[in-house]
Amino acid sequence: MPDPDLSFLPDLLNRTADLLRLSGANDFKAGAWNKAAVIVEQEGEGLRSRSSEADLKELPGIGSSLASELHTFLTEGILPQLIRLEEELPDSLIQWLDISGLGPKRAAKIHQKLDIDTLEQLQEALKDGRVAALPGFGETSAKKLLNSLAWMEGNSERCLLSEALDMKEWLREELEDTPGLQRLEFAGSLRRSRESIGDLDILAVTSGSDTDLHRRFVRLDQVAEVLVSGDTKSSVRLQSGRQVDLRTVSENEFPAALIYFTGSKEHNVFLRSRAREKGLTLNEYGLYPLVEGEADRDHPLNAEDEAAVYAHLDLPWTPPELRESGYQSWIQSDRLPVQVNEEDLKGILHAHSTWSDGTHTLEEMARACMDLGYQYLGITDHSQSAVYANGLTPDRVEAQWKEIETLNQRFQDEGMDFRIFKGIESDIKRDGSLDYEDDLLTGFDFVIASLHNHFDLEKPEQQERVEKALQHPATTLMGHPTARLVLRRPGVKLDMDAVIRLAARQGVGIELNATAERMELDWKWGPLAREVGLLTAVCPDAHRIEHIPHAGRFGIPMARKGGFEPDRILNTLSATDFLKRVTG
DNA sequence: GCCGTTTTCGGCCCGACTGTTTTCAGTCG
Repeated sequence: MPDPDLSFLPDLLNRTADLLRLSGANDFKAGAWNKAAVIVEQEGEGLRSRSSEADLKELPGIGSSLASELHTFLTEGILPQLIRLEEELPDSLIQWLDISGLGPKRAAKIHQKLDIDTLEQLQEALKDGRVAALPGFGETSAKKLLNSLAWMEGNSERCLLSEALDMKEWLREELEDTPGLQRLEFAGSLRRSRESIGDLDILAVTSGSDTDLHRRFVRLDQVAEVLVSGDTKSSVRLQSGRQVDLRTVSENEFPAALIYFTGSKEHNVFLRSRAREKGLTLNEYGLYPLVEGEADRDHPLNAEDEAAVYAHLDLPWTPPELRESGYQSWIQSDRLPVQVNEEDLKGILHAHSTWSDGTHTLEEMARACMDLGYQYLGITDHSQSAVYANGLTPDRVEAQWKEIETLNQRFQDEGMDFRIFKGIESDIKRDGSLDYEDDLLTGFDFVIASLHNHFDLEKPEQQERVEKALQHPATTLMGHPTARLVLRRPGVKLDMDAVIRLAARQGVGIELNATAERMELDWKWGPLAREVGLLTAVCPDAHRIEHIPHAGRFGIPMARKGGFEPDRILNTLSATDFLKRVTG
C-alpha cells in the first residue's frame, strides 16, 4: 500500500489513545496519541512529504515512538501499536467510553473483574448488582450508569445547531429575569457555532448568592433529571435529552471563565501552554503569575474582558468560531481573517420557487429578499434530471427566463433597486456532465452544480465525476459538495483536498450551504481554502421564504468558522459586480 | 509518549462535584 488514506489517520490515533486508556496506560501517554491526532490533522497531505522518521520527529509533540508509528503508517498503512491493542482488547469495550459517567479506569475495572465486554453484559451486571458490589462502586453509581445507558439508547447524543439555538433562546427567556442575575452567556460548541452540539454550557454572574439561579435552573419545567446540583455548578438533562450545564463565577472571573468554557479543549490547551511560556498560568478563574511553579492566586492579572486575557498572552482576541484545532498558526502569526457580517451579504443565491420544489412563487421569493434588504436574488430551481423535484425541462427554463425578465421590468417600473438573476441548480450527472446542452447553459447568469444521486460511487469514480463538473466552463459554484447530512448521513467519498485545489485553480467557488442539516463546505477545510484562495458564496438553499434568513443565521457563522473573508464570498458583491464577475 | 537556559526524570492544564471513602480517585468539561 504505497499511499494510505490520511483522512482516517486522526481517528485511528484517537482510537489508539482510547484503547491505551482502557488497557490502563498512563493518561499522559494516551494524551500524546490524541495530540498526535491533532498534529496529523493540521499537517494534512503535507505529512506525506515527511518520508523519514527523522522528518516526522521534527514535528513538536512527535517523539521517536510516534515517529516510528507514523512512518509505518505512511509506508505500510498500519499502526503497529493499534494492532497490538486490538488483539488484546475486545472491540465492543470501546463503546463503554460513550457512557456518560463511565471513564476508562472504571470501565477497565468492570471489564477485568467481571470478565464482560459488551453493552448488554454491562447492563445485565448493573441490574443484578454485580457492579455495585465491586470495590469503589456502589448502588448509586450502578443506578447512574444504568440511567446513562438508557438515555444513550433513546437519544441521539448530539443535535443540530438550529435546535441548540432554539433551546438557547428558550433557556435565556426562562432565566433572564432571575433576581440578581447580571450576566448570562452561552459558551461551549454553541458559541463556537459547531454544526452539531452535544451539551449546552451556560456561564452566569449574579450580584448576590448564586443559589437562586441554580435552584431555578434545576427546577425548570423541561428538566427530566438533575445530574449535578451545587452552589457554583449544576447540570441537568432536559426532556429533549439534551444536557445543560450552568456555572456561576464572579464578575472579575468572568472573562477567563468565558474563554475556558467556550473551548475548544485544544484551544484551551494551546492558551495554557502559551501562558506557561510567559511565566503565567491560566485557569477558568483568571490569569496568574507563576511563582516557583505555583499560581500566585493573590495577584491575578487584570483582565476586564476576553480581549485583555488574549492581550496578556500576546495574542489577538480570537473569534469563538476560530477556537478549534487547526487554527493555531493563524492565531499565532496574527493572520486572523476579517470577520464577515450579515450586513456584508448583498444578495441571495441558491433558492427554489414553485417552478421546481419550492413553496413560494418566484415573485414572493424576490419580494421577501427585497424586504430583507437584499439587492438581488439568484434563483436556482432544479434541473431536468431532478424529476422528483419538478426539475425544469429546457422549455420551462425558457419560460422561467421570460417571467424573470417581466418581473425585473416590473421592479424597475416600481422604482425598486432589485433584480433577479437567472440561475440553475444543475444535477451533476453520473458521468460528470451537467444537465443541459451547452447552448442552454450559457444562457444562465450563473450555474450551481450539485450532487443529488449516486452517493455510493467509489472514490476514484466520484472524484472524476466531480472534477469534470468543476471544469465545465458554465459552472460558477459547486453546491453542498459532499451531500452529507449532519448526524444522519456521511458525505460521498471524495478527495476534498484535490477538489478544493482544482476549484480554486478554475476560479469556481464552493458554496457554504446554510441549511442546518448540510452546513458545508465543512469549516475544517477553511485553512486550505484560504491558502489556495478558494471562492465561496453563503447560500440559504431556500425552499420557502422562511429559509432565506438562514444565510445569516447559520451561513455567516459557518463562513467565519471557515475563515472566509468578505472578498472571497461572491454574494458580498453588489448586483452589478456580481453579474460582471460571473459572466465576465 | 513527549520534553527540557531550573530538569534525561518527573512533570505534563486545572478545578468542581460525586460517591465511596475516612482522605481521595474518578469523571467531566
